[in-house]
Amino acid sequence: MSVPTGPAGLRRDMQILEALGANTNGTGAALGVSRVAELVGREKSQVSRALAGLAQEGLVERDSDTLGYRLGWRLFALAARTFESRLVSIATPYLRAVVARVQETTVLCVLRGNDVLTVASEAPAHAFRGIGWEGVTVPAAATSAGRVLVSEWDEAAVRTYFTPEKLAAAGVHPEVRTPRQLLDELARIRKNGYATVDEEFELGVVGCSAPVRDFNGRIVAAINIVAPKGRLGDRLDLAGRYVAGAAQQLTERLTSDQEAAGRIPG
Amino acid sequence: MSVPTGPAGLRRDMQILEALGANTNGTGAALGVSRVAELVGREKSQVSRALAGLAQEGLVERDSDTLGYRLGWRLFALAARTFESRLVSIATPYLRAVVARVQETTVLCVLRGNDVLTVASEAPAHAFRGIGWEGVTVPAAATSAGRVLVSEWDEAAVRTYFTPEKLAAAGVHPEVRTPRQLLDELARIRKNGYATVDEEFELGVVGCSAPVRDFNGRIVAAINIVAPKGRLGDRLDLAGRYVAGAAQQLTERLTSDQEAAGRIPG
DNA sequence: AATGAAGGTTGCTCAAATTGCAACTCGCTG
DNA sequence: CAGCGAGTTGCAATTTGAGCAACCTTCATT
Repeated sequence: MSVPTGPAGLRRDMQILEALGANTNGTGAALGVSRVAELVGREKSQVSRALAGLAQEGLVERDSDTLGYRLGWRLFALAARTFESRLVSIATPYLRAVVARVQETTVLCVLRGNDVLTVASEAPAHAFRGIGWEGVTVPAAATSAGRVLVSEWDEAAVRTYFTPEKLAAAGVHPEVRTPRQLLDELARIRKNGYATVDEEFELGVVGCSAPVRDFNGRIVAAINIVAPKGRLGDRLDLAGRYVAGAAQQLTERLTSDQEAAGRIPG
Repeated sequence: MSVPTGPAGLRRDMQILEALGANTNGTGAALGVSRVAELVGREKSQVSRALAGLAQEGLVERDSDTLGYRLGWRLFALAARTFESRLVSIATPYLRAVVARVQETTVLCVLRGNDVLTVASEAPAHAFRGIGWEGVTVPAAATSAGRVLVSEWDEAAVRTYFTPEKLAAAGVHPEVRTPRQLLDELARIRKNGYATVDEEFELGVVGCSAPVRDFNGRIVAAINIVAPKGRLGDRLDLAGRYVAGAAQQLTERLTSDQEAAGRIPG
């Protein structure tokens, strides 16, 4: 392997946490040692000890009845200090405003590890409120949010990351299949200030997104409306303009904050 | 040391994450290697390597301009799968209902590692919306939420944990100073279904809290109203009864969910 | 342009932690 | 009560991390 692999203990722990996260989803479910060992493909003794250590740090919690483990509160407490978390708390009112106006599910996305991570979502009144958060979705190219997030990458970066094979594999619709087409689409997004997507990621689903920027003007997130084609299809550009406005407002809020932070002495 | 200390690498990593979290608060701030090394009291070479590993896993992120580190998106993604996170997303509407009615800041707390962790907060309209989340506060005895959360511990556990010294140290007001007094107060809480506290944790601040339970009937969280004495002082018991109602509703919502989850086969 | 300090990374050796296996403990079940 | 699944623990070989010193960069100063 030429890829640097990092500390072994940490990797093991992350695999374990990831396995717990993927199979536990905040519900009552909990995984036993053997189960986890299977999932990560390691000795159960090793996993037993690793989990004991993680539990001591509060990264996982053990149900004393079941002996099962789940993710722990420490993660929650640490996550509250991430940039993403700050973004969520600031952005929520803006997302709600969009929902109030458009009456469709609105989410906030960021680009992490070249995938699109949903960090917050607001749904109109009666929609089932699940764990709105998170979920690493398709590799950027197939959603309007993803395209917005890469819309200011330079051409070389786009071509490097979005190989023709990747593009062909990602979408279900033929509109954007080559790097050239993608680059043209990105140019259009830059020009319009928002992106729309019609049935590309998923049949029957349309969406539009607009960029949120930090005080450097860099795109740090995208606000994204997702809706059934039947409901939003014919006013998609209208929604696009609206979402661009909301994203602009959020950008202003965000940058005024960061300027303020910059002014603090020491 | 007789206390088991756990894996060394993990402890180091947690210290680093904790240091970053405490000094970075989701803002643009970022800490350099030397700074972190100072904060955790370790060799900078060690910290440099540890941070590199953490960065590779996405637990921290590096600002390529500053070379500074901050907490990373991976934490956010993992945290979304914790019980606490699920609690937040379910509880938020109930908290908002309380805010709408009482017009005071309302928070949701859980007991973790014998401290009270705030997992969600909602403030009335114009209050400054900071990072409402988290923050390990006083050791349980000094707030109404803390007392609610331990209100069904058995006497032995209470006496073991709340030594007279701890009690004397925690509060600023003389009402509850001995284990006996605390136990009486806990009995009162059980009887009333809510707790009130008048200027004990902080002068000029009053509060009331009520327990939220899981499907086993165990107390898993507390809804807590905190307000200036001048504004809420004379209707504290009224607010207490109201918050107890809200907590009850949340409990019902929570347990109906968990029953549903229990029914899922496999 | 030279100097030097601050901040960060890398190489290297020795001490310390982890691995993997096997043995062992529980709690159940037929 | 034998056998099984699940989890924990002891131990020797091996891998990993700690600490130190050297080394790069960058940036401010003279």
